[in-house]
Amino acid sequence: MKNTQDTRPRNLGEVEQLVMDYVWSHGPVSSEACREALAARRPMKESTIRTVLRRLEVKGYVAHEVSGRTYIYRAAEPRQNVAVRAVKHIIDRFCGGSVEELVIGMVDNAVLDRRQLERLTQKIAERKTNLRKEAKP
Amino acid sequence: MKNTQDTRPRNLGEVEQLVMDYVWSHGPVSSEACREALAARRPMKESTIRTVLRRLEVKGYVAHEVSGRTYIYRAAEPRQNVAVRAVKHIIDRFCGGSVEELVIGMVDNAVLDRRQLERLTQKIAERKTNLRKEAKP
DNA sequence: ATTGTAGCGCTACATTGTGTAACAGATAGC
DNA sequence: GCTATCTGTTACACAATGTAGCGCTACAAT
Repeated sequence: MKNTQDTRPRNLGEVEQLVMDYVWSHGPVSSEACREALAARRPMKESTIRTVLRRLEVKGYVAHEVSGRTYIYRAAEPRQNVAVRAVKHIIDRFCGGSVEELVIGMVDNAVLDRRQLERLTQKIAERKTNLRKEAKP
Repeated sequence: MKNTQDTRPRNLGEVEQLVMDYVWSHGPVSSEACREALAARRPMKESTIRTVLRRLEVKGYVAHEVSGRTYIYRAAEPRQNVAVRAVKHIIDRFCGGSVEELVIGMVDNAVLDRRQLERLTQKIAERKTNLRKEAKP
């Protein structure tokens, strides 16, 4: 079957990112609502925001449903999923798939500090338990 | 001081990525050597590969030294550092800086399986010890 | 010294992605 | 039917990227 999602996780442009952030934060929105909300940070004409949203839909970031004659856009995926996919992509490209190496690198580069590491280790431990339970090989 | 590195971690294009992969894998190379090495996968004229390398240098991915009248390009940073920066960027953009959430997401999305988690936990433990020793406030 | 040649800088051009937006067609309420 | 809203379509400018030609310079061979 053909991938709906483009294999190439295109990066979002500045405005696209802005819009996505809003859609992710606040639930489903109309283009107008979105425009008004972002007006302070980024004034846009009506057509502009709509174009952006339509493009985001093509890219698979949002989906819309029709309410009356208005399009209501909602995020197609939660923020986190996108983040994970992006990271996965990076891992494949740069680390030959080795997650450990990446995390080690993050530790060495002080992206992860000791406090974070501790909480992380703990959370991972929890998840490990869960995984063990669900035992899904 | 002013950042040499552009704050915006531009994505590499297809060819740029290809070239970087080669430079990262094999050490320092001349443009010609690089061109020949990639010729099978991607035939390029001499000027083309040189333009790519020059742009990569502007972006800070490679640096060159002069050997005779030939430019020898080497990676400015190891692959891993770039990966880490990229991930850091993603974390900032999508996760509000929370690394834990991201990793949890990776676990949930089966990007990380149990085996990896175990090795990861272990490696992290080692690093934690190191960090403790070096105690760098 | 003259000339060939390898390698570099500069410039160019087509394609694509993104930001921005106008204009036209449809539709619901007055 | 008229008007205010929405949407679909189309356009255009600007930057990034892939691709490459041209000309200049320095070293090598004759």
